[in-house]
Amino acid sequence: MYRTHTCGELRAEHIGQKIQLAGWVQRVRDLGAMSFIDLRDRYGITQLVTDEITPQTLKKSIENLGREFVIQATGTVRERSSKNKNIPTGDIEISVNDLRILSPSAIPPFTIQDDTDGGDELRMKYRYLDLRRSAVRKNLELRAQMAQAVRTYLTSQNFIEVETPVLIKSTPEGARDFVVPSRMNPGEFYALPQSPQIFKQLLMVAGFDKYFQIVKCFRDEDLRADRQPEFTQIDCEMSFVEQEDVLKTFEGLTHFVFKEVLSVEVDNFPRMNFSEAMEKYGSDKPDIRFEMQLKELTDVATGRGFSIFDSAEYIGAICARGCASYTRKQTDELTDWVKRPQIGSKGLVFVKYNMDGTYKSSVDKFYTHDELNLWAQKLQAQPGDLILILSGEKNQTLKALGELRLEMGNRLNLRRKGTFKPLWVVDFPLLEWDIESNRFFAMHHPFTSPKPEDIPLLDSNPDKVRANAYDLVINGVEIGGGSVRIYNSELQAKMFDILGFTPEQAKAQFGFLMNAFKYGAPPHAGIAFGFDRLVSLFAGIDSIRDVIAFPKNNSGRDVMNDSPSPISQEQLDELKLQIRLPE
RNA sequence: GGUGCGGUAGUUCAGUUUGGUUAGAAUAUCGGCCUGUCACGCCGAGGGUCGCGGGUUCGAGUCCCGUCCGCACCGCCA
Repeated sequence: MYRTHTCGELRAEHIGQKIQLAGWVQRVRDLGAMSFIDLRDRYGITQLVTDEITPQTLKKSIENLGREFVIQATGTVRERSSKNKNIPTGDIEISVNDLRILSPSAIPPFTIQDDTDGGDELRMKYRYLDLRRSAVRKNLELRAQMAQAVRTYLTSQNFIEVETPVLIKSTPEGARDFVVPSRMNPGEFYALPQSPQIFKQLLMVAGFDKYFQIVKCFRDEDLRADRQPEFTQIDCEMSFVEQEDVLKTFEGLTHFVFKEVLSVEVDNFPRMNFSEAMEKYGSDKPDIRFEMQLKELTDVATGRGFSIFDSAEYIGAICARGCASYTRKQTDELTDWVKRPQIGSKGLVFVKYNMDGTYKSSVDKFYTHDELNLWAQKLQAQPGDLILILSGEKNQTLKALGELRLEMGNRLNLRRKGTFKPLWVVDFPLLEWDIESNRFFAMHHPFTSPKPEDIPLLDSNPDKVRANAYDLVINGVEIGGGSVRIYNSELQAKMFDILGFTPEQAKAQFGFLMNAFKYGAPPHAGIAFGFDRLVSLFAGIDSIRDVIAFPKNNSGRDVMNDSPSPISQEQLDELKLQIRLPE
């Protein structure tokens, strides 16, 4: 037996007991005649102590202890003469009478503490040491707890968890596939799933009317703080349901997980259609923790001789509360901010609504007080506010204003952590025109059902067709998305046609799905939540890397094991593959 | 594919704007002292390919060019 207790469970009630602990040496504090050892495991820290009653031989071996040694200690629980209120075990300590080194440790490359001195890169290289830190460990504990809550809820709603294959057929739509060569079928490849989409739809055909899976998905695209090449989804599909049933069910799931894990009540799930989200927030994933909505000024700001506005397709503004006192330096800074290539605006016009009711703007010579006053009314601005105006091509300007709105939200501390505001964005466009390839792409995926009332538009105005598709957005983070699916093979064939597939291509790629639909496909709909993002939202951190045990870096590399890496010539030969790297 | 920021002691950083003596701090490590510490304290020591390559210069951590790596973002991500 290595231990009778963990390092987190001993309390005053254990005083006098003989116990045995095992763990890692967090710290040795040697005071000469006595010394203290903080012993750590994942449950906590318990203080070991040696003093005048400790055998000399034992004191000698303690001198050899270093950080992160794994030791086993036997001793008696006793009350501390000076207690530590900061840790749960702070009332007691262990008077050691035997100590054994189970495993020594090299000097760690960074300190294993909450406030580690290690940088991100080093922490990733030694991730197994980083995971010993409570800050990272707690994220994984949170993740496990959330996965458990998801399973509890969905199971209680009669969902059944089914595993789908990881080696599947490659499809050119959507993100790039990761591919896996097949040794037994030379020259042929599997793909790793970007999502279990087709399989879950087949499960509906098979009659598993409520399916879920917490599943790894793979996309070979560039990474971001919130994007990894392999990530986890809570993937779900339901039969005999309409959009409203899916939204209600997953409001229920979201409510349950928040309540169960964070003891937070989220009850209000407002709906907003896509075009409204774009007009009011300049984004398809608005952060509605704060207002600061976009207002159009095109009709009231053109025709006054200000050529930049006069030539603009769209003029829009936001109102930053209490920012009229911004200095020249601050407004210049904002101007530079919107001119960055990532935002791409040509410039920024601002109007200060002074406390005395006057206006001071960067376009004073073009507009009268009354005109500026009209703008202020449109924005419901009050004295002391700052109006920020962008103009240009409509969609680009809406997007830029949306980014500026988030930036001002950050500066004004309006995006409070610990506040959670969910929102359903609904009625997405079904199709998106791609200029490069001169064809329509499915905005969600090719199996998404158009709104029945918009089906007539499929032939005349495909770009006007709205989809039965929906996203769950929380605090401006896209947590999940889904759609009502097409279950009629004729409509599905029409969709493939609009997307530019010949019947032969459609059959080659999705024939098995369309074939399945011939044998009695129930109406069905589904949704998938990005689990990593949900966990990072709960943890209050922006990057998903620290809620993943072993994440990839910015270039898709695992710096701990240095992968990806070349494979041997023997492996290549078996796969009948040749490598030819471009110059 | 693109933009920005960064790379200096085991580690986290300062120093680079304005080139100039021996490149500093904190922390970690090692040694000494210390009976109530818990970020222990005090004294001392060791520790540097200033990412790499080239250039300018009497002289480069500092300026220029190239390159590699990291992070954030744009494109991309049905």
